[in-house]
Amino acid sequence: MGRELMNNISVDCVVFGFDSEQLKVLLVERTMNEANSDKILFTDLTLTGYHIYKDEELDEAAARIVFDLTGLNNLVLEQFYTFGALDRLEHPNDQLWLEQFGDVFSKRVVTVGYYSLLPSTEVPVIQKGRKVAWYPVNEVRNLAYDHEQILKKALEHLRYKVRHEPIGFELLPVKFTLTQMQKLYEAILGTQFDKRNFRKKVSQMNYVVPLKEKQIGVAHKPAQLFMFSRDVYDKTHKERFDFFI
Amino acid sequence: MGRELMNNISVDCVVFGFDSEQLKVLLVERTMNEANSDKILFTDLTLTGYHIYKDEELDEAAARIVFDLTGLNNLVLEQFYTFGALDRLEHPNDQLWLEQFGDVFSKRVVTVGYYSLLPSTEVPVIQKGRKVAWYPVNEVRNLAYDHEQILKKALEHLRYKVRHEPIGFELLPVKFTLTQMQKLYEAILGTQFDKRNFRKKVSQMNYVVPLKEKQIGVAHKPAQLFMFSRDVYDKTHKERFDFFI
DNA sequence: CAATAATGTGTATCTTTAACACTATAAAAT
DNA sequence: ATTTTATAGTGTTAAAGATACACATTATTG
Repeated sequence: MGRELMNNISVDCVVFGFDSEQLKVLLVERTMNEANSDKILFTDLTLTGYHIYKDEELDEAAARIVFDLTGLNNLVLEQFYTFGALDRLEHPNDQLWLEQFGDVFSKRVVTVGYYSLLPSTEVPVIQKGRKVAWYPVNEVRNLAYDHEQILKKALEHLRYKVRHEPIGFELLPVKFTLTQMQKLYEAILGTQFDKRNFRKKVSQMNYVVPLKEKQIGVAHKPAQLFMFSRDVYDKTHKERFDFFI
Repeated sequence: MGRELMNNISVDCVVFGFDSEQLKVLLVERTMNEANSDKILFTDLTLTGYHIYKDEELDEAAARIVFDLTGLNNLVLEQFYTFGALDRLEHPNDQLWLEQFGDVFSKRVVTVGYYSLLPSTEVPVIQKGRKVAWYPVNEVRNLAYDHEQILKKALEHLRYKVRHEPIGFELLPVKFTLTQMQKLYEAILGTQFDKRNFRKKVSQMNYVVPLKEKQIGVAHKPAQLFMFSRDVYDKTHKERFDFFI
């Protein structure tokens, strides 16, 4: 077959995860060796992205990229911004890296940014020989290309979105406790909530449904488990607007 | 010189305006004649857009496109979404139209959507032989390509944005009345506000400053004029978040 | 069986929102 | 000059929502 790539359009994906404490992002280590040697010229981190195929929808490309990285399908994927600055690939390290590929890619690449949300624990940490790992979003530094800017914009968009749509649940296990949910929103929004007031609010969200199950194996009073019902949400929110806090 | 175009990346601009009553969008008439004849094959409406140059930033391209249409500079320009569906140029009319340009443009064009806000009255209605006119956003039909989808997404984004940032003032004259301001927000958000409650809220916005001027030449009690102060806004909103209603 | 560690719950105060109707003023018409 | 017209401008009360705050409960572990 041999699908044809577009040499000047790519999709970059910011993969967010949550580990019960912190909001994290999945990054790939990039190591540049000297030609025909083991000597490492530099090592840094990148988001994952790839050029799109000529016969591929943007959303498809994003799904493919996240699948290649995580092996997961059917994740939430949200396009948030497109980056095309003339100098976005011009850092010396990036130039050096891109030289490897010769003329396959254009010097001017416009990249469409997507983010994706997954419960971090479900994801293996190495894929296809690449070194992939979770990093707390607040501690990320030295990303390749313009990926810091892309990450920043993705975060802004996520913060925005999470207040208006029940998208946060994608970052939680199917069954979660209210403490986990509170910590998640605190991590994303960078705030603190009062436990009683938080629960009062959640108890009004009839799409956050209590299960007849409790946590097991925890060294303290086990919490009740809840799940998000998209069904209930869709039915009760036909006309409504705001979601949260 | 001869700047080189990218044949597969374009920018499309949704130009919004407000005429004291309705939210409007600037559209360009597209008339397709039969080859070497006056017979009109079809007439429809488009947003304005153009391919980007290889040495041109996306924001620059958007500014250029709006300038070509309106002769205005320094407008608010906001990127809101990127459209790259495989079938976005495949309607028969669009195919017919694009044939004129031969192979200049790729069959697969990804377009970055921007919108721009201007007080409609400042804008001339014909530019460079093109027939350009304002249409109420709610009554727009039969746009070329995927431009209806693009307009819809722009509107959504504008509605979102206008609630959180003082961007609505870009659609008002520099000096405006509170009634104009209220009508503007009603038009964008598709709601109605109570006059007294609206004014109560605005009076808490210290960046909406009363002038020592009134309307003149109106056949009724003249209203006080106000203006938006970006200065005051920036100073008082260093840490704050929400803007409106 | 005591210590630990987190869960789960109610009330009072303050703030914000929502609903509602009449007087004031300039220009235009008589 | 007087009346008509059209829009500006203004305050109060009731309801809803947000905030602040402390202690008893319950599995597990040692």
